[in-house]
Amino acid sequence: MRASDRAYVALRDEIVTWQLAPGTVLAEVEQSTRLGVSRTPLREALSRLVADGLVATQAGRGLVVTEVSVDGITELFEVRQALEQQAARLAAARRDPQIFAALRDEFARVPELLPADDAARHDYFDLVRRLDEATDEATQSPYLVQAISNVRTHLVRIRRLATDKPQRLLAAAREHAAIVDAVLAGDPELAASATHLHLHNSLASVRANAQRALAQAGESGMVLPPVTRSIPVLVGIP
Amino acid sequence: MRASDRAYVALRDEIVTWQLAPGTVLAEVEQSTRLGVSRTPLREALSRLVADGLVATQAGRGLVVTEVSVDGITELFEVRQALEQQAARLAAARRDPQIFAALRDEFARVPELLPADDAARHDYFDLVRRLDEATDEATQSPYLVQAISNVRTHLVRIRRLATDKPQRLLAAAREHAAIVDAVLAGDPELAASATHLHLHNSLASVRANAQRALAQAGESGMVLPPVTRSIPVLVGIP
DNA sequence: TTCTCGGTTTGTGTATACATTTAAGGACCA
DNA sequence: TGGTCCTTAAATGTATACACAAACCGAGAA
Repeated sequence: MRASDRAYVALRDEIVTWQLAPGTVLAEVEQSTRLGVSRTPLREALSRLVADGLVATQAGRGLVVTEVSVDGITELFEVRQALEQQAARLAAARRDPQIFAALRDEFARVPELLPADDAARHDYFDLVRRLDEATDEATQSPYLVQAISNVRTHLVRIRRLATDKPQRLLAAAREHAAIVDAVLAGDPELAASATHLHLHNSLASVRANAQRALAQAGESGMVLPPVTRSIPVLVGIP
Repeated sequence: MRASDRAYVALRDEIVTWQLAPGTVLAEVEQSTRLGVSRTPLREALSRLVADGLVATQAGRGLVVTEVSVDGITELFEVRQALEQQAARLAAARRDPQIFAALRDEFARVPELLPADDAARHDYFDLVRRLDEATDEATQSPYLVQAISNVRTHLVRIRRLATDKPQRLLAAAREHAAIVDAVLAGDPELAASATHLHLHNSLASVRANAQRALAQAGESGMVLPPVTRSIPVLVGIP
């Protein structure tokens, strides 16, 4: 594996897990010595993070980790709505019925499993991840998948601001099931509407918690819930 | 201006104007000597082009200019539809009426001017550019603007495959006027529908010409229409 | 006490040298 | 004659040195 890739993955993971808090200055020499790579590959990693929008140049202070705000989250979801509704439409028109039939069966079993332990929640998040993958695959649209993946990078960081109340998890599971049903039925507009509804509720849930979480983080130096097995790194927001 | 920026702008311009044809291999030493910068800033420029999707790593051959195909154009428009419809919705909800009233008046005068000379067409394309800018501004959504700008980079390159038949230009002007009217009226769904219609027709027009243009280019070594004053670098596709 | 000027220091931008990987060509063996 | 392996060369990946710019700090003067 290339040094620049290692540096990129390391920094991105630290940013999305809030180990590198928003506002942190990323000086080249400091980070290159810390990560054990020279400045050249580190600069490549940083430029990729800038392209991702996780890092930005701040006049005078160099490169800093970008801020997270409730308004920013709302704006992000405006893009997410557009892209994921389109993905749902295309997936409904082009999906492999077998794959989505299998996913439908799995989602049907979620409600009985979900209130259970941490492992069950982990399985659920993994199921959501596989739904995302299957949808991406079904769209057969590399440009769209690329655009969605740009958005997902930010969602991973925001993910930590959402709480997983059992009530919301169950509702999210029902919403996901509705999306799968519509895609499986081959109904593009129904799939888009189901996605619209899900993301609307998801945003409402996040907004309700993010306001408080960000305020707490601001005063207490970014104390955030530890990473548990139930929160994989790459997953949507319930 | 930094050397890496100069290299990036130079390469991007050469790619979108087809001076660097799809499939061209971009070797580091070759390009760095040609552009008069050293390998370090050139590599940064290349990595930005890879992030843009104008250049891709091809196994064994290094970095090559990405291909353009009718299917690829169609996929690009699937993303463009999603993003620009959303932009139209948000702009309709948040626009400054004065700005769009002025644009409406300008678009109203286009039909009488358009069949005229090259300068008139240039004015029209500039008007479209200003509409794009006003819409971006009105959305108040940096994430959305960023995502759209990624798509526009590719549109600039595709632009050269579209012909500007007077009939299509006039139709496009009417479609743009409909979008402006809907945004000015503050009707988000009408604005989205007008955008949907415009992009549908735009894609149909491009597809009709791109098939032939790409076939010609393939056999004759990429002979493309010269850049005239009527085709600014950054503009939508009629 | 405050403002300004100059030195110092830190950091980024660029160039270049070195290391490593990979692909192509030829030779040798089956 | 075909295939495989080895050699070689070229290109990319990495490290480091140097140059330049700007921000900070201290001292002196108003």
